[in-house]
Amino acid sequence: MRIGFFGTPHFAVPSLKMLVSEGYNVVGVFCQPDRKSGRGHKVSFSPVKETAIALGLPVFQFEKIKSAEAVKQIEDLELDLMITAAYGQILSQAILDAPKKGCINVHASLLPKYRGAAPIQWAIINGETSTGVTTMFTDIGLDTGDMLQKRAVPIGREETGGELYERLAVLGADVLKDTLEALEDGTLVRTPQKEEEATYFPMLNKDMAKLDFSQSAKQLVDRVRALHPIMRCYASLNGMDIKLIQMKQTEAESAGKPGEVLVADPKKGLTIQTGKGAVEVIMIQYPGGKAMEAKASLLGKPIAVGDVFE
RNA sequence: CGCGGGGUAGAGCAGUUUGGUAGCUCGUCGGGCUCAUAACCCGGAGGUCAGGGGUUCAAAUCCCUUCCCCGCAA
Repeated sequence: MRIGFFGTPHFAVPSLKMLVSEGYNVVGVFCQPDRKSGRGHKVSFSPVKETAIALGLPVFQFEKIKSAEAVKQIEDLELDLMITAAYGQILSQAILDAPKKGCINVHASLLPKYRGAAPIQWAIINGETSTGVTTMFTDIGLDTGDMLQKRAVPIGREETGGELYERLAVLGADVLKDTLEALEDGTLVRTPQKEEEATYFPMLNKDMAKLDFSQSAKQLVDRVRALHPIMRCYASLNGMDIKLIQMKQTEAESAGKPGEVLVADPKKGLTIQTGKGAVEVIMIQYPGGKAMEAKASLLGKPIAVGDVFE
């Protein structure tokens, strides 16, 4: 069976490795073009590209996967099956029609909940206590195709988006493996998604990292851990954007307005009033500096009781 | 060559503009006080001031250079 693999970030890596180690014939790996990134604008390869090179697989990178050139390339590979996992571009019907047995996608949520590009982070932001992975036949809609297999996992109370991402990437590879076995056995069952139960959440946006202290303590803590370490949430204090990297809910010793510093003591820590309850900052990061313990930061940094994060 | 911030004791910082014996807070070690403590008092240890070169009677501080860390932007 000739398989084409479409993926770009870390999430797709375990699935690609699984395909190779299970002996599937991956004849082409498609990922997003190399982009200049990071300090100094250095060009870096995507995790999937790195993996494909290490495995000796041919890599294809198209700026527009819908272009005639890209479609022809895909058709020329005479694929039996396409597998996608966080590829990063929307596929066209012409592409989906190319492989004989269709296209299977690995999605990091329990569909039809959390359709969209960032299901892992959104699940935590919304305070979900469980999520999972769903394999599906890709259709032209956004995460709307018929579901194949699904597996749920609990979300840890303090688990970060990054940690959950890693777990679901591994789980995704495992579910994909089972899905492909069922496909070969002819036992695969297609289950249409119930539109009335569907939810959709958009791509992550930088604005999401700005904390709004009128939210509840739980919402704020969930947001900070959900976005970690992709984005570090921040709030403004005395003209500085200060990143609050890790927080936990705590008892408020006194009342204040949302964002007001209730405690700022090297021994007692840094506590901030929210719209409902209070949060204690565990890890903090100042402009130009590294992340550090909030208690340590109070030895040399000017935060006082009564200051207001906004 | 995208823009900018930073590297000083185990930790967090000041000192650099205007060169002149290395400072603060916390921790740590010892002692004291206390029913007791995250409290208080006294004392001590702990630094090649990121590395290299230069200027100078004298460099954390001025000049050149290398390395490392961080933020923004992509």
